[in-house]
Amino acid sequence: MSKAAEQFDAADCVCSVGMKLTWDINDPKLPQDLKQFDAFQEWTDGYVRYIYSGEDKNAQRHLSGWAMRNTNNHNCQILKKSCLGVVVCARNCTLQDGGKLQLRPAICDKARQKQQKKLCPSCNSALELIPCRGHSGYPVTNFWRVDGKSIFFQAKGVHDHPRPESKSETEARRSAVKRRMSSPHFSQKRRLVEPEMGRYHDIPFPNLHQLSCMEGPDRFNIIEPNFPNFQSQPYTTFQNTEPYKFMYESMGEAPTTLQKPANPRLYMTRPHYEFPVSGCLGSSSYTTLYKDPASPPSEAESNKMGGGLTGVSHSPPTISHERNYDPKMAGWKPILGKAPYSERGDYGPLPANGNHHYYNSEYPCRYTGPAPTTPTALQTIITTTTKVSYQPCPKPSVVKYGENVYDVKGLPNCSALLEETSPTSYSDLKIPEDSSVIKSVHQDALPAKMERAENFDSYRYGGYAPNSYPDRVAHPFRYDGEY
DNA sequence: TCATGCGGGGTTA
DNA sequence: TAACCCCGCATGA
Repeated sequence: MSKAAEQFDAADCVCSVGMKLTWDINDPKLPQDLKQFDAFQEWTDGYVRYIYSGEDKNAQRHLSGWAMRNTNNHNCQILKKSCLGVVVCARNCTLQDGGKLQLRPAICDKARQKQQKKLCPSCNSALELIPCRGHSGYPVTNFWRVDGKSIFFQAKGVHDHPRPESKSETEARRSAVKRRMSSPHFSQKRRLVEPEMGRYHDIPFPNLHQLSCMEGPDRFNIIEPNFPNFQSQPYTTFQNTEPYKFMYESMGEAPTTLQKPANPRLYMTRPHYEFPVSGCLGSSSYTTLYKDPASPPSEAESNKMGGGLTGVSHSPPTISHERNYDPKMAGWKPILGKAPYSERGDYGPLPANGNHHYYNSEYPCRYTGPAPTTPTALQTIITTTTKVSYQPCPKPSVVKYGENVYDVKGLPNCSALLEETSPTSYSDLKIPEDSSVIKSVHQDALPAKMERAENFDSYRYGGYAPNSYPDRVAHPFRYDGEY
């Protein structure tokens, strides 16, 4: 096997162990005695399956970057979790660094309700929970099952919202806040600024540091400055910590690098969804919604977006549940006139016909991430385009490895991998014929999600040349990687 | 205080 | 009946 092929094999996002094999979390018999396991995936998305080692701590804890809460499926064997979505600024304001507030929803219901009463650290408006409806109008679900020495993971649905903070980020932030709160330095500052607290609302453009220092513990608790998880900086939340450094420093916390690069994200000129070519592209192959880095928001746009640190208005915080933001503003556009939601229970499952609150015909997804404004955003561009089709998985034209995409002609395809790694002890295991992997993906994905493509000629995979939207459409398969 | 897992129970197709 | 979801409770960090 060539070096390239070895790397290809090693890439868990290309042909994960879980996706090489055909199994379902509900199968009475799952693959056994696996010699190879998937590396833990923090940011799974799409209809994917992984098989982790039973000794994998993250898998044991059923961790996920997404905020997943336990959902009862009345099956003790299988742990089911559903995605809570993401907490954002109700005004969709832009943070100082151009990012958006994307907090991790608290898992605990009560904590989440409290969380939603807090205010945006940037513009002081309310926070809003965007529920996940990536699975037929229901939250994306993750299934965990321990079987033998393996931990089986299966995800259903494609997250239709930005990533929240990862758990580690949230924990780090909380501990940083605690440290900050208990530090003598903070107490001293607090004493100094407390007499000024009454003037808070007169401060034209409070930044996080000011808020943190001026508002005391309670306020701190309310604000909990977010470490933005920029869609514009996919999968590198902390790769470039400089923009957020002040936040950490204001809390006595050095920038962390807690979030390991998980899934590469792809830039889009227009937000749209991709389905993972499971087994071939794996969970890393989807994208949420990224605007083209080449088209950052104009000054006017930034201001229109609700201010943020550079343009906070003094009008009282307003929560518009009827908002109908212009998509061009990287905003939100509910299709239905109905208030989008407030919390789980305020909305019912959406019909699968795509009347998603945040969908519209032009933007298949309800969330349009902020246009990247930092140069670093350009560093994580992935130049791939893979068109979704029912082509067999074993012979993908393009696979993604890391942040690059490779034409795998000449490389071992999934079939070869299967042949090499198929367990013998799992007699019931079905080896994909015409890519059961893909089949399984679409069996799951299509019924509910076809509507997303209604006005978006097709689901496309992969990234593109960052500055060339026509390219992205015209060349769905392209070799853009380089060894 | 909150994350996590379990389990009862309601709703819908 | 199955497959969803919501909710409350217990537990542990």
